Amino acid sequence: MAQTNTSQMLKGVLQGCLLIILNDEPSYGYAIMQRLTGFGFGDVPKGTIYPLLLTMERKQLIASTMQQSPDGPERKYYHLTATGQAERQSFIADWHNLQHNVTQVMALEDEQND
Amino acid sequence: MAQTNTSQMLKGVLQGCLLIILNDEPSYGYAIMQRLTGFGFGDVPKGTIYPLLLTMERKQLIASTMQQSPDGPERKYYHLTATGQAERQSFIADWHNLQHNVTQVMALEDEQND
DNA sequence: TATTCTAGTTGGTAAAGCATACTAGTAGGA
DNA sequence: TCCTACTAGTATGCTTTACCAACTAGAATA
Repeated sequence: MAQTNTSQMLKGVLQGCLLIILNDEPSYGYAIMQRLTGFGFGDVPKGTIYPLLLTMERKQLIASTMQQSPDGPERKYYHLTATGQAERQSFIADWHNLQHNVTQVMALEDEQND
Repeated sequence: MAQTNTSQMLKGVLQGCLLIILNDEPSYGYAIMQRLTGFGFGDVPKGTIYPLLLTMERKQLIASTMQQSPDGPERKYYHLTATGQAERQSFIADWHNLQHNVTQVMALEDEQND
């Protein structure tokens, strides 16, 4: 990914995606990064995902518990709080709204024939 | 609109939308704001749209010509440059890509039944 | 012991939306 | 004539957020 055009469009969206992913299943930073890659987001750098998780924890959207790892240091497993649940639903609504608006603008592209 | 959640998600998207709108028809700041409102984006503040247009002009994505107005000061009409055309197509591709990825994440919401 | 992989933290930068304040032209009412 | 309101745009600074770079640390292996 890195300093592309898309990285600006990610703003706000990334946090929302983390809320959905962690709602599906509690997880830790390293694994979340790989999961995002699997969803089509290039290789989201750790300098993006770890600080974002910290910020979200401070905002009390998510909470964490430390757990042993079979191969390395302890892992910080995050799960959604009640506030996080609400924020997640709010994000879904906001995304659908944005998607709708942009789609309308994009429609200008297709009516070039008149 | 103002300091909501959506204002972060607008980043990068707004410029792309302006490129599409100005490609459809050259226009000026004030009218563009009203057109965006019509597309569902709340009332995009002038503190957002005017500086953005200036930045895009400096990046040479758009160019301008002054024209008389029937009711007020002169209007600055913007139109796309060749660079702007390329950037517009690049935005469309990036948006489709982002849309696809987020849709995949959102799919986690619907498989909660198992 | 040194290296490598895993896991996370801290500090700083750049981009972009937004608010605020300012400059100006036109028009209408007191 | 003066004041207000509407239109149109510029300049400056704030805040949020993705990203980078540098650092700390545990566990495993050579």
